[in-house]
Amino acid sequence: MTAAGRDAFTSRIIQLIKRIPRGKVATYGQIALLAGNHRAARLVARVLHSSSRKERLPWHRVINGQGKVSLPAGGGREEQLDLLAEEGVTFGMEGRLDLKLYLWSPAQRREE
DNA sequence: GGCGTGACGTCAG
DNA sequence: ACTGACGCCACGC
Repeated sequence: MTAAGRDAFTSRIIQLIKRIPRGKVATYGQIALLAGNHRAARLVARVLHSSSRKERLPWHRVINGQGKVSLPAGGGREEQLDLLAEEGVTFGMEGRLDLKLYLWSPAQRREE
């Protein structure tokens, strides 16, 4: 068995993202925290983006801790907003959503 | 196969 | 309240 520790971290991130229910969102920091490293938010972004293209993850359900989409305009931002809008997630006029309403919690993984 | 970078976040001042 | 520096380490070139 080859190394598992670091690979597990990446796999865990992917699994967590797959567990995000429709109509909810998660933050990088949250996933990083659930993965075991609250400072690995950047790795989440890194792995997510890389794996999303391979694993077809719901990358659009992952946003930053500010409740906003991290992508710049023209870089897929509107695409993500559109995907979330179809799930019932609406953003405020500041391009921000209410994390209190849409933020996913691991305790909900048995419910929607 | 090495180096810089980065869909972010936390900590300190 | 805001600014700046640091950390995390997998991925792409």
